[in-house]
Amino acid sequence: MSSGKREEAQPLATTSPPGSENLLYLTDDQLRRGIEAMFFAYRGFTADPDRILERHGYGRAHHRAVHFINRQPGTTVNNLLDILGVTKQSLNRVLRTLIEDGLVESRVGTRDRRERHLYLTEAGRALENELSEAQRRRMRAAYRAAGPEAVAGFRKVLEHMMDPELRRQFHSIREGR
Amino acid sequence: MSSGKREEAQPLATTSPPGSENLLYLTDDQLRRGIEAMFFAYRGFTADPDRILERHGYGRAHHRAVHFINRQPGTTVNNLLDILGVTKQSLNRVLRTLIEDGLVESRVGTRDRRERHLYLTEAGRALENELSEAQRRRMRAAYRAAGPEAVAGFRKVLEHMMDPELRRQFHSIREGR
DNA sequence: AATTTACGTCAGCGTTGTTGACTTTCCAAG
DNA sequence: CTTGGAAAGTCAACAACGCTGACGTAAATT
Repeated sequence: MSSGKREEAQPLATTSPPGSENLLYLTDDQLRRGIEAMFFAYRGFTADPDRILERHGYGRAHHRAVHFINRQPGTTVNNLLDILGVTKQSLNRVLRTLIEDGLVESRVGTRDRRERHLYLTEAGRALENELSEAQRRRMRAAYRAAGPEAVAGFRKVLEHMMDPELRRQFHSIREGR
Repeated sequence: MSSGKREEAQPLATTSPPGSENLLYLTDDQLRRGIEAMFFAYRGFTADPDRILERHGYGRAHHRAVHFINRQPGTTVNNLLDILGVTKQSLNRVLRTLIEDGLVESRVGTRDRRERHLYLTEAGRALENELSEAQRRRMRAAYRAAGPEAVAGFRKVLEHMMDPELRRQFHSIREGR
């Protein structure tokens, strides 16, 4: 298999465009490099929080919950389920430990008393900040090193990589309430 | 987005730069948006392969193994461990099923008979292509929609997000052998 | 009054990470 | 040549965190 140079080994190849325009950045090899870059970068992206979480006895699922509760204080369980894209059983396990440990407070809704509104406690905010701080530090370094135009491009590509539904949710997250 | 409001809710805030340059893209809020974009985009990034893998009864770990074996045919288990960043026990389980199912071939090393050199079989290449094809399709669409300059920026930021060691590995992956 | 919705929980399973203990193989020092 | 250690790989058991299914309860809706 290894023999030759080109990509001939691919039987179902979709290699070069037939119209053969000058879109070098769309070759299969460039796309593969992008895929690998995404893989390695995501590892870096989660490395710092992972270390912190381990010290506290939590996992990534806890991080995600804490992050989005901080982002939308008072959010309901159902809303969080939509954002995180997991089952309620899975989320519940995580939320239960966070509530037991006093990082998250669950208040029964006033308008609709079936709903539980979630808030970070002081301790919860402290953990969130520790995690976020570490992640922002890395992000800031990457942004700074790459420069503003690169950041704009980065954000643009990421947005187009999302599923349309997730993209809506991404845009529906705002400051404050 | 979020026009007027500040980020006063953070007690331990590291918000605005003291030197107060014009680096809008480095505000904590922009960084948080970037973090969330990464989160949602990665979901999209893995969504298509996940569906395919499920049909075949595999998981993401299988995808990663198949991907990098395809990328570096004849690679050893140890080399793969470095790239994937998991324990050999974890990788071994995945490799075993792939070998049993006839997607991967493991050849004892000639120079050092402790080593196993890994190759995709015809069936393995078929699966790799199916997965890669789906992922490349999404990547291509995102690249095309964002344009060449955005792609360059995307790649630049991702590179700076990697751990230095991972970045070296990223660059050490090449075509052919 | 009946149905639907929001939430919580129990039970059980699969993937994928972990550590610990073991075999086989290689190599170098005695 | 032998021996002891390092390296590559395998087996066993456990934990985190996804999943499905079933059930219960309270509250809103029809």
